[in-house]
Amino acid sequence: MTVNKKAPTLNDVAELAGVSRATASRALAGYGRISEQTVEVVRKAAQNLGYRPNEVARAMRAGKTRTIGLVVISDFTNAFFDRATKSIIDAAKQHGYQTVVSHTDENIANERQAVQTLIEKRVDGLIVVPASDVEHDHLRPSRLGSTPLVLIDRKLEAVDFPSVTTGDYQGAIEAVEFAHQKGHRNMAFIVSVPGVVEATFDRPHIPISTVVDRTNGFAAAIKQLKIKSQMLFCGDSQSKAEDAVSELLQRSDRPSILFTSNNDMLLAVLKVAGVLKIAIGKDLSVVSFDDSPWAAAMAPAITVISRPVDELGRLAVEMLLSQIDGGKKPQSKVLPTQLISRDSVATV
Amino acid sequence: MTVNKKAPTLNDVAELAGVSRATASRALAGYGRISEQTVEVVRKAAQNLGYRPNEVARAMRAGKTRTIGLVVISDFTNAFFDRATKSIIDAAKQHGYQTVVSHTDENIANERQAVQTLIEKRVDGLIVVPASDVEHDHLRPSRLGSTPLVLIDRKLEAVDFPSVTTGDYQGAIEAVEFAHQKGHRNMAFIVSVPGVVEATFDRPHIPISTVVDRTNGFAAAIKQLKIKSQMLFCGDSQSKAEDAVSELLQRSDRPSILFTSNNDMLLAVLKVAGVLKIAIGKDLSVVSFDDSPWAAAMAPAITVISRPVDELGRLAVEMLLSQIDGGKKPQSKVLPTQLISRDSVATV
DNA sequence: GAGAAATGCGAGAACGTTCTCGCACTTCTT
DNA sequence: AAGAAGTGCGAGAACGTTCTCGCATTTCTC
Repeated sequence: MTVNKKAPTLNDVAELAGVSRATASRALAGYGRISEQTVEVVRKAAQNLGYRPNEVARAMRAGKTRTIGLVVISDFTNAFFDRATKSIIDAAKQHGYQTVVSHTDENIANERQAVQTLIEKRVDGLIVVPASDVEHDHLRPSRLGSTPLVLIDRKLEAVDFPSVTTGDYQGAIEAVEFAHQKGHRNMAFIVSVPGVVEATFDRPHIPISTVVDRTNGFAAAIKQLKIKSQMLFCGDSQSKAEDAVSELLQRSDRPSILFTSNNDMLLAVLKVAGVLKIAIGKDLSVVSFDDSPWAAAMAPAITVISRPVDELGRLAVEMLLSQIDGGKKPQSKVLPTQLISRDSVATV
Repeated sequence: MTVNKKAPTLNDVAELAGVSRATASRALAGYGRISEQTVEVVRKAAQNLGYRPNEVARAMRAGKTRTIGLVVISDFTNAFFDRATKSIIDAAKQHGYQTVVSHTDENIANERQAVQTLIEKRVDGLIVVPASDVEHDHLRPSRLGSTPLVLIDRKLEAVDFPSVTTGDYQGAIEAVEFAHQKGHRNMAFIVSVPGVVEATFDRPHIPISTVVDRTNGFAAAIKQLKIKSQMLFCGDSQSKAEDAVSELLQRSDRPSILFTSNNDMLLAVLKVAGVLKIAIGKDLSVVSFDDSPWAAAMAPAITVISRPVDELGRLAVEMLLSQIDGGKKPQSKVLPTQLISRDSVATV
């Protein structure tokens, strides 16, 4: 049992092979002029020593770390960002890049610190889900230096970064129209907004462009169809959301269909409906943003506005790498949503 | 709009401050002997230039990257590993470490490559969910060099690494006993085993210690209670699992309760039950390994064997860091599971 | 067979830090 | 007042790689 005090370096390999460091480097990397024999000797030496190139030194020399940073929230209920995370990590790996992940929990201070740390780690690029559309001084070009950045899921009007987002405005419209066709004339939208403490019907400031799009789309469709509707804005507190939904569902003029802005809200609705013995898909219809395995497998299966999360992640990586390699700033992209009709919307 | 061609280095700061590089370093890091004035001057200079220390150079010099590698699978249905991932990333950050994440998708080749890459990146330590208990040559000490490693969720008998796992043997026993108390006398265990192609009642080789524990615990409890039982082993194919479960549920002597080894299988059961119009919590009882937000919110809410995933992640990080810092190998730890009784188990 | 071209390799610099020395200068001690 | 101790700082090495030069030596060309 040998204690590996030190990892062998290229110098050790060169020494064992009886050549210079430069030659050893050429032999292993296979670039410059070098004889077949020498390559073989060096390769053997490296093999014997169990030599592994030191990527840190390489990064230092090259000025590139072959690493990207991901600043994201993590959501087990939605799984949207977890799936985006996976697709980003995998796409990056495909291109020879590793990914350092940081979670913000929708907190600006965390986001600031994460970006800072990743820049110090000299990641070659950054993919960020910005927590707020008002606080983003840490994303100013002067802060980022030359590190390229791609926004996902949410765009920031004030700063000029390429982004990959989804067409949630249109998605909301389609969902409302679908419900209208099914005969629904009294709808409500349960919207999750970070920062809201007490659930309310008064529209608060919404710091997330995606949610803004959804509410605007909903409102536009409602206006067009001239039907009855409400928007209920809930915060992080699951229990308060449930209380508010419960109150809404016990009114005499309760909506026949509820849209939820994410799966957390969907779960709140499901739970309340369970308690109130309201049968989803019969007494009450539901449509949620974002698909998930359990929404599809439940009885009744939930109708959702699905978003192409894998493609979103893959595209973000490609846009980032094109900036890293080429330098030219790519065009922002908006991916279409898709309404997946299942069993949670009744015909009335 | 200035184009930041190059990030400013410590040399630039020193120059602007009119001191040597060494002094600038001392001023910013605050270690050796240095006057208050100089510190102030240097700090100002750094501020003006927007200087950010280069962690790559620092890592090179120090021989430490303040980075750990995580090799894990990602599972949106279970969310178990996604939650473990988050808790690891967050715990690491708390200790000043960043985390590079790699996904294996339960594939040994991916695992091998991920470990390799991370070692070349010179991570200070590795946390791994090993895909297989038979193939792990890439985890031999000679391959790892001096990089410490902690296993999570699954242990490997053949190699001597500290691990953090959960007491699933005991967990399975408790669940079976609970069902027995509720009057159930005919039970089945739906087990997900990577690599199995056709669902079968014949026990295949199970490459994951956690699943071995669960099946052994189940079998032991059944033997003790002397009741009727079956184990159905399913593979990756969701549809085949559903077919097998469907067949099982349509038998005349069908089990009154189904245990599922993870949430994927739970979903399969839920889906089949929905199709067959079998009411969960009444006509059929269900208990699943691993809790999730949706299992808790569904109607009926699902009874689960919950595992302390956050603690598992946090502990793994602590065990890893203690090896990185101290060098002494920590004791493996087994965390207790907890049965959370909800509405999916009927009294018969 | 002699100059030209090609080939193989080593020396050494560079990437941006940190840290050990040692030098100069100041402040103490008696 | 003179040696001792203390203080502030700069020079330079080191971490492990890659890559540019330039120098031998070999092989080609006519």
